Amino acid sequence: MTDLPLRRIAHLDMDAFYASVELLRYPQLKGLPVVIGGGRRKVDEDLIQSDQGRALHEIPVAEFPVLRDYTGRGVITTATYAARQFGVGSAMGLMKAAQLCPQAVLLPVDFAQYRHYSQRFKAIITEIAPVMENRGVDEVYIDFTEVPGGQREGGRVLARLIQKAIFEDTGLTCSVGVAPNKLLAKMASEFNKPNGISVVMEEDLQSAIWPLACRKINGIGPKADARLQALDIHTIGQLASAEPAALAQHFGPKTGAWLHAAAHGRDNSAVHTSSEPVSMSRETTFERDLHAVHDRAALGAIFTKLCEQVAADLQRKGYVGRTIGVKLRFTDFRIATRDQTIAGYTDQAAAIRQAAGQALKRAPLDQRLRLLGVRVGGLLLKQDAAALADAPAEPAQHALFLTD
DNA sequence: TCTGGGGTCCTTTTCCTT
DNA sequence: TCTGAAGGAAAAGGACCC
Repeated sequence: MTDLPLRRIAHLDMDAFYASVELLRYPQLKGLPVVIGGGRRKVDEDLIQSDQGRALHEIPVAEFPVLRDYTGRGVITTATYAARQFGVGSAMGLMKAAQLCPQAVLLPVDFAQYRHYSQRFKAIITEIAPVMENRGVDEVYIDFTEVPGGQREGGRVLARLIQKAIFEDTGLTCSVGVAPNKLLAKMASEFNKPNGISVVMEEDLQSAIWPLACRKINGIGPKADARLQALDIHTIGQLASAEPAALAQHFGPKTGAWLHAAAHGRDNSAVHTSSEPVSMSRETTFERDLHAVHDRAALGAIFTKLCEQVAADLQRKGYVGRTIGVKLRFTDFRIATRDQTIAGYTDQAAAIRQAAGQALKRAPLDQRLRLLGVRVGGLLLKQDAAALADAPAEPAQHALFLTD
């Protein structure tokens, strides 16, 4: 016998996070079809208008903006269950959703609110279990292994404690999966939604995981799934029994090996408690498609604004970067990107605009555009970049001499 | 009638240098 | 001067995720 603790990793996923946060603010919308999306539209102002002198929960349902009155581009970010019954759902165009459910309440995406609740529930978790990895606004991985009580009932007791603490503080529910690693924990958290817990042990692999569709593996998207289907591989069990050599043949050595390991429930990646950003970007879809020549002025203004926004983001967060890129989406939805690496690190709008302009010159501009984006990569914390600049120069001049 | 925005990571291609 | 191999960095594209 050994008294080494079993590796116990939890994946925690907030239930219908955006919609649940909105219903905390607007409980009068409970049970009604509500969609969230549409971007920076007038809906914000409409709601703020009707706020005057009243608490949010006192706004009559009749005063909320509805899909029927919406015009313009945009997609649904999320929809309540009541709205889904009309056939509307995530990623659907708002104009199409308006046909299916014109009476649905349309709320703007309010990231500031979601971030606020995100920070709250994550703070509660780290008080209980400090080793936590961020996986976006509504998901985390938590390492239970060394937490007192983290082994009891395979992690179920600690998961229940965390669920309870989050609900008592925020009124929000979540689903938790606990397993030997992140890969399995992520799948487990989907087993028992909403407000559920499921515990997967190593020996449950064949019974709990192998019957699932390959698509349930985090990292197998629609493309990889289609290729697996073409090989007559539909379930994780079938993937597990596929020849590793054949997988490597079809998907390349790295992806092939990963697929094989994943199907066998193997994943030894760590729970990372911190991470540095690699790039920051801003992009926007236009109200109508624009042409580089015909709409030059409008496009130029948008381009400059995007550069200023990225620069502001960099400065606010204290980063500089040196790989500047542009992204174009054409009318037919094809995407082109062009990068330009500059000599020094920057967080200045003018320098970004200059380099992005160089990159843009190399892009095909004969077709109308529906989206333009600006990205800064190769990021470094500003203080680290400054230290780099202060350091004695690399022996680059010597190298230059020698090769002369 | 449509199809957002902000990321990460990986693979392939291209270019430059030795 | 040409040619090819090899390797690295940058560029481009694509898949995936929330």
